[in-house]
Amino acid sequence: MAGRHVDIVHVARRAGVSPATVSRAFNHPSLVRADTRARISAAVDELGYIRNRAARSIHGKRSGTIGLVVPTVDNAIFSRLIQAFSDALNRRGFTLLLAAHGYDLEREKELLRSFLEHRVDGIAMIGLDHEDATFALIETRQVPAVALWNHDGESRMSCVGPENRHAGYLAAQHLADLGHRRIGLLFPPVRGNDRAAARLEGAEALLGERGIAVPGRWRIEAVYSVAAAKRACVDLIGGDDLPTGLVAGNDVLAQGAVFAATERAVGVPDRMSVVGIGDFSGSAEMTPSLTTVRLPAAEIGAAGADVLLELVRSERHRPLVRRNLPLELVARASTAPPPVL
Amino acid sequence: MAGRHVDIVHVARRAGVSPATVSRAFNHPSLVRADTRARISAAVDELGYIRNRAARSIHGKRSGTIGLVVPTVDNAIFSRLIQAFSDALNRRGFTLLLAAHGYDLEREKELLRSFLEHRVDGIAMIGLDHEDATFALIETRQVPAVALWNHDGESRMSCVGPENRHAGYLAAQHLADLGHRRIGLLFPPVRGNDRAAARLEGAEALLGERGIAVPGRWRIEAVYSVAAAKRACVDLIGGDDLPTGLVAGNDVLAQGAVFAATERAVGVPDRMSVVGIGDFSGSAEMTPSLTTVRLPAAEIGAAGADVLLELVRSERHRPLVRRNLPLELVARASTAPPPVL
DNA sequence: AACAACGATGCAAACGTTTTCATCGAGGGA
DNA sequence: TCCCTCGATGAAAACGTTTGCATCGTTGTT
Repeated sequence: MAGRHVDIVHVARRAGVSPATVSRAFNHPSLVRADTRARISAAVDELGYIRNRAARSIHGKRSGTIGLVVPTVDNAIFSRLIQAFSDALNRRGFTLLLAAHGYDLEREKELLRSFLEHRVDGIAMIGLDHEDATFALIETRQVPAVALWNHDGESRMSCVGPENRHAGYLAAQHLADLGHRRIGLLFPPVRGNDRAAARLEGAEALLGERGIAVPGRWRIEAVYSVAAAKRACVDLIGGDDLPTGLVAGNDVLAQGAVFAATERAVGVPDRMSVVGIGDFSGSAEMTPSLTTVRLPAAEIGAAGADVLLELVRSERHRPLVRRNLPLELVARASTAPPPVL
Repeated sequence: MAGRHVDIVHVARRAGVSPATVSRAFNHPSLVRADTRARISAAVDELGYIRNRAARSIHGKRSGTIGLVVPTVDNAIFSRLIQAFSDALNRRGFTLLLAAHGYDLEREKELLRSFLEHRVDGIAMIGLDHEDATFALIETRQVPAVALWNHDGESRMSCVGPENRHAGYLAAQHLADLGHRRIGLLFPPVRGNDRAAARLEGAEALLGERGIAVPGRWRIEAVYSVAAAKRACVDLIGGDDLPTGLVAGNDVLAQGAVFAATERAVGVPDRMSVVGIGDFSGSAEMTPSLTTVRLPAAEIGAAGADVLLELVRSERHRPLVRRNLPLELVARASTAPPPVL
């Protein structure tokens, strides 16, 4: 019933065995006779003993922790990924260390360092764009690592995710296929955010192929928030020189654009079509429901955990694993052919 | 340049001092001469040494980790709290261990156990309703702990949050004050969720005071998702026996209700007013903008971290701290007086 | 000049666990 | 009966740190 400072020695005394046997009962039960095991188990319960993983990991054993560094937790789509990642980890008996760097890659390196101090068994990060020092840290420590949310066949580290470039391409393609030629781009700042940069690049590639030019006044930047996106769009939508279609870098921005348009009585999709990227929760339910490119957030989290734990397991040989997850355009009510003049 | 397995002994050799001095240079710099410190620092850089916190915490030192158990990460409002909590922790040099129990309090206990194996310096959990075994674990281990998201003057453990009961009360009061008498309730399942239970109780208390009865057909249950809420509301809204006002247990449910109404051409607020609880991101920007009771998620996270770290610091005396954070009704466009008959 | 006090550092024990090696007793084959 | 093997357990070293105590050289005081 004590509880506070019981260690393996107390348990051993209580069970009338040596500490070594108690340790074995936990780690290699088959080496301990069943009735001895039972006595140990009883002693553990009576004393309220809880194993000390710090003391274990000192022997080069796994710490049983995995570190995940994200730009921000407060974001519909990352939180879905985190949830799936965390669940997959817990199922396998690992514990999640989480930190957010706020799109500051210098900070990301510091957080990684702190994870390494805790001797995490593996590291997951969002995106493939990191400081050289970050890559160096991972390589010299030889800690298993995986980049989530991005796929790139040439990547410096293992990665699990879709082609963000392709997501931008698909979104723009959808509008172009509907007949739009006057198209605007609403994107977040791309600095320190290779996902957004790749999407923008993909959208521009498609528009280039189709010979569509986007004038500067139809290129809008807004930070990640419905409110900011809505604000950023009022100018665009207030004027009468309106694009007929808008590609948004993610669904939050797209939602802001739709809300701004609705408020100004600019019909979506009658006068302007809007396509997002992400398929966040709520995008299907809003009015009009949002056309978007579905990003498989939960799959990325689950598959990312699988890949990472596989790397952790493989003692010796640590290959680079790259997993490309499929994207899908989900056509809903926010897009339609452009209005006839 | 090695990197892989450098320990404090290697650093000591390289710097020409004893391991004890290296340790002191880290933990009590004032005890080490400046030029010795410089040599050690150089050796650390050259060898790429990273301190081993597991080995530190074996001496009863802090592990530098704080555990946070939430029902789910994938939830606009918790993710804001997590973000704020994590930032506050990082600022003070602590690392966050995060786990989600999916509204299963049995599972919560297991996750707590696993955190204790990792010897977290403190524990934060959502809500005040936990298994007896959970409380027992915290009490016998004497680990600093705080409940977030709820305030209760009688609570068994320290807590930081608003009165959820009051949130429900305020929401219902707003509708009643506008003149509504025909009021519906859209709430999540309350099992294992004392926040939702308290809000429902508060709403019913106000309605009782005003002599308003809510018939069973206007009591709707929906799990936490816009889609589920929307589905749950179509029956209610399809019929012609409609309440004039609806209190939703949180903004996600409220958004679902508004979307359902809009789709069925039931004007909000002309034919039905909707009030939510939470003030999630997006609630202000949707059309119509949502009237809601603002829950200070970021403040809870930040204040919760402060309170917990304070408890961690106070070696000996560990008082019960209860912090009540204020609520505020934010009147927007989704509520109005009931239609005149 | 002798001594106290102090600052800087080293030595070695300690932390809680795991693991290697040794020991002991039982059972089996000759 | 003797020897070998095997299963169960214990003793002790090891892991990477921190820290109490000891040591040593300086400086200041009388």
